[in-house]
Amino acid sequence: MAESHHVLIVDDDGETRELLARYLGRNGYTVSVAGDGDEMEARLAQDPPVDLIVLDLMLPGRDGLDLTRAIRVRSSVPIVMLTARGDDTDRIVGLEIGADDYLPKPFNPRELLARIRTVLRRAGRSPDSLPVQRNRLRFAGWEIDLAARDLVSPAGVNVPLSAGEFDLLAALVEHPRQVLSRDELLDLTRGRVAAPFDRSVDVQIGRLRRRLEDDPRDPRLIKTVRGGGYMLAAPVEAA
Amino acid sequence: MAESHHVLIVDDDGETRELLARYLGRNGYTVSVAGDGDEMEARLAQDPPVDLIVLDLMLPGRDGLDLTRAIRVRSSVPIVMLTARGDDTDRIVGLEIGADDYLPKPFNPRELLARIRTVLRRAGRSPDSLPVQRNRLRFAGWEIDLAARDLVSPAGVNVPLSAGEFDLLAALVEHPRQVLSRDELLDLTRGRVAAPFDRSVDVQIGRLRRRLEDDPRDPRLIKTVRGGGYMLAAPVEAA
DNA sequence: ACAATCTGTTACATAAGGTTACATTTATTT
DNA sequence: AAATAAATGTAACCTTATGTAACAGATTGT
Repeated sequence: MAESHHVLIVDDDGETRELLARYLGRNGYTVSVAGDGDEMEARLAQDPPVDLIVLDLMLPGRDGLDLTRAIRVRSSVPIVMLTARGDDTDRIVGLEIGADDYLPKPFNPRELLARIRTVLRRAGRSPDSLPVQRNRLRFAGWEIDLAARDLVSPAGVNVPLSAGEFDLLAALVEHPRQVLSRDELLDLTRGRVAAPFDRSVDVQIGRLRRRLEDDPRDPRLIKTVRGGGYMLAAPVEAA
Repeated sequence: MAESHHVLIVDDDGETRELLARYLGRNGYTVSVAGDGDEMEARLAQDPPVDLIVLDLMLPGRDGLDLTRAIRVRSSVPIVMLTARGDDTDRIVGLEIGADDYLPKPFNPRELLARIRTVLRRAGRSPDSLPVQRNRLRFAGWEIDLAARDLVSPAGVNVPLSAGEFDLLAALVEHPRQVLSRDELLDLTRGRVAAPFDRSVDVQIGRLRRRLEDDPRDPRLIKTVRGGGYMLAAPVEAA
């Protein structure tokens, strides 16, 4: 894989910051974070150099537009601006003063990833980092190819999974014999945090079990840890 | 990326000129500016040659239509015309006398970028279509020649694809095992951004699957990632 | 001019994923 | 041990995303 790009996230909300940092990190980027303009400036002055900035429009003190203008005085580093939905004016102003793209909130982290890739590609910084061409793992007789997104049963049959089921299984397989909380699983699979009475993970786990377990009532592969979360019980090895 | 294209911006408003110059510059173009017809003529007479002209319709002295006619007498350089919104007549006249596209003001710079890319590609000067003699790749038994634009099935038969289908497949093959959003695919294949309820990518993917997949209902090669986009599941290697 | 092809749009069917409600299980308290 | 509380399992429902047939305008070839 080519050398990873360095992305700087500037947002005053710590949770958003952490979430994006983890999400982008998982997807091959080196990530730094800053909570305001001063932290951003400090980070920009350091090594390694920043390849792209994700900048929240609404910030305490100097806002995103101010900061963009300030950056543009001395640098052409690509900027992706996060804006409140429906505020076309700000978006256009943002682009005019030098942002390279914008993304209305709330957004899907995947979408941000796509924009970042596009902007970096257009900026011609370096060729797209090559995706992992091969990433196969084996557990309890099953074989999963994380790159091709398919799953083969011990009997050798290809088992179709929905996108959500696959993501969930991938998260478990990448952390074998480790209890993952619902929050962690949501973060790993959807890049979001849990809502108050969020049961979506439980339901998806149920659906996954129906496809993987001989007897979904007595799960051997995906175990429940009461008060903790779920875990993949089998050991995982490279295939 | 190949050598950058040279774009000439002709607008009497200095601020707009600067904004566009910076924006296009950031996005990989070499930019010159002119404030009126005379400056434009002067610039066209110089080196390096201009690959595309962004021309404001409303100009003091000779207007955009006049200038377009004058340019067309001796050159077929692509022209993108900027017009006031709602003036259909002018747009149509502009296109008739030789502009390649128009953009109503006020516009989003990103949109202008997309138009420029499309027009350049159409004009056959885009880096994408530059002199690659041979560029063959292999995936899942298939062989595709991006330069000759043909595709050979695992059985050795040449499979005819329409231009759009080929472009789409080429985009997927050039980013193997990477989820590409509908937006990215549109950008890569058509150089445009998605309209609100744009389903054209989905439809083309469907058509492509009918030609490549054994069972289009259970796609192994071109996978759907819900909420994400599509991806080529097979690894790709040079042939 | 006509036919054939291509491509985007529309409309509708299907599928996925989330939310909710309630059943069931497990833990805690009395 | 029974009662209570809390966590988990899951069916049913609803919203949204995707698949695709049918259509229409545009383009290309004859």
